[in-house]
Amino acid sequence: MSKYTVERRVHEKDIGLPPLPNAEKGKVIMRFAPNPNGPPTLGSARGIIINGEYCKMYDGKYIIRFDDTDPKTKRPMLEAYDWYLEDIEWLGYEPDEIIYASKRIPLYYDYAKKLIELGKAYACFCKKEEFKKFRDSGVPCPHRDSEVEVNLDVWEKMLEGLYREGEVVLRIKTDMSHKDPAVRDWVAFRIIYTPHPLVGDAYFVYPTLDFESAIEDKLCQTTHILRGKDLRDSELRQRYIYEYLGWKYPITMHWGRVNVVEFGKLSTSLIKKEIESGKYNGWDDPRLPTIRALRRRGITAEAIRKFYLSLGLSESEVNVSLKNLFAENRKIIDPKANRYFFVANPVEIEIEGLPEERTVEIPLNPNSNEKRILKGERFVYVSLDDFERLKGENVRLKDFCNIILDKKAKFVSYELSMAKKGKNIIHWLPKSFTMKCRVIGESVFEGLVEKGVERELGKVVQFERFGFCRIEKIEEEVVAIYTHD
RNA sequence: GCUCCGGUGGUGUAGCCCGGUCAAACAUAGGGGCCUCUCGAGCCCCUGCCCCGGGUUCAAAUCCCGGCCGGAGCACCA
Repeated sequence: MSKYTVERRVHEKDIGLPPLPNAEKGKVIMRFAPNPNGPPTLGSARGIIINGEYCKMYDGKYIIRFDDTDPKTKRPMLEAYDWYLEDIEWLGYEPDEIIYASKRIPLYYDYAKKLIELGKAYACFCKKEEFKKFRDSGVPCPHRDSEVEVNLDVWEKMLEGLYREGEVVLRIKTDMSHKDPAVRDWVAFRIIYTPHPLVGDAYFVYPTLDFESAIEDKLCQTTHILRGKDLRDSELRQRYIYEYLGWKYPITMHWGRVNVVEFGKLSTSLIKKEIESGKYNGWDDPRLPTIRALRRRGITAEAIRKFYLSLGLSESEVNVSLKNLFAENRKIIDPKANRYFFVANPVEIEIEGLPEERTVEIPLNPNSNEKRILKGERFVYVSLDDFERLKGENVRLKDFCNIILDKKAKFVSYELSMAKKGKNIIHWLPKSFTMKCRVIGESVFEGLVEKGVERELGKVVQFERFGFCRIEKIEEEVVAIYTHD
């Protein structure tokens, strides 16, 4: 496996991820911890890729942990668990372990009890708004000083279901005068009677993310936590637990907020709403920034990977354009994508004076010797755009002949030299060799395509002078998803 | 309001910790040229940046202070 080491080194240099602090080869343990309340998005991909890449780089252990401990406000979707696993694999990473927090709830109860016994956690009956006042003013609430026995008793009763939702919570004792209000006596457990999509009504006392995550990171012996800046304060909160239990907190790094200009601020819950309202046709609607939508469009995993590696671990918040992703993708697909003629909004023309029908051979791809064959015949289609723009002018039907463009076009010659180099060369289709084709992008294009695309099902091709598209369906008509130009 | 974190060409990233080699590099975008029977690719050239103000220093993108701007946290969300 020494070859592997060499490859990695080259790889590392290539992508330029900085070395991880305190990382030892073979001893790194990292995790990506999503809540599966929808499929992974372009945003989730950053966590998947950065963590996954470092694990590869250091021969580390990669854990996927579903932080699914709120069946109500951030309700997980049953299908989304597998969607995550699928997309992670598609992006090129193999998890070494998969953890479902909702299946490990009793584990968290043990630590809760321990913390109560240590006097570091207490049952609090304050209403939300009441506690907010205490927190904002830095004053301890009346329950903070309850005896350990009382807290234990209330905790037991919570677990027995003797309280209503919202009546009582378990808080971690931190420091009510901590200068950052966000860390003051935070909630570790609350009561939720809504059944959980994965574990049903097995539990109704659920840990908050901060508690669950703190415990899990210890149990999994996570060495490095890499996540978005939005979870920065989690560290401050969780460190209290680590201190009380005598644990060592992992090394953390945080990246800034990513705003993809073309998508704006589309949260998973907002997308869900817009799918329900019918604005989008599903989670893989090509207009959406989900990984499955991008895949359907023909964006490669490699492009997404490079896109995020180029962002690195900067803590500044960024406004990036999809153009960068597309540029990466184009570099990858361009050498491989076969070329075809797609004529949008076809206009039929007749070439008057055509001396003979000719078979024209066109390279399938600029870098290959393989050819596709079109018949140069009297009746052909050109796109409405070209027709209107160039009507009356001398144009060349690419690889076929020169004509004066019109409904009744005049044949000029076959000579390439007659065409102005690089100018007025348009694509076309013989009337006898077409299939209907619909291209779905920002808008829908109806047109005709070469019959030869039949061999490209599932692949990304380039419709010359139009753009890259992924051939999704071939039935009576071809359905293609627009990738980018 | 309180707390934390950022601010390098149009957009990102590197450099900042350990001041000089940075009159600042790379990518992308934009402009121009070459090549090509694609509005794609490739090749070449060009445009363009250290938020502001003080301070420390022989020397500051880099250290200190103060502003300004942006973002995040302050949920019984993750």
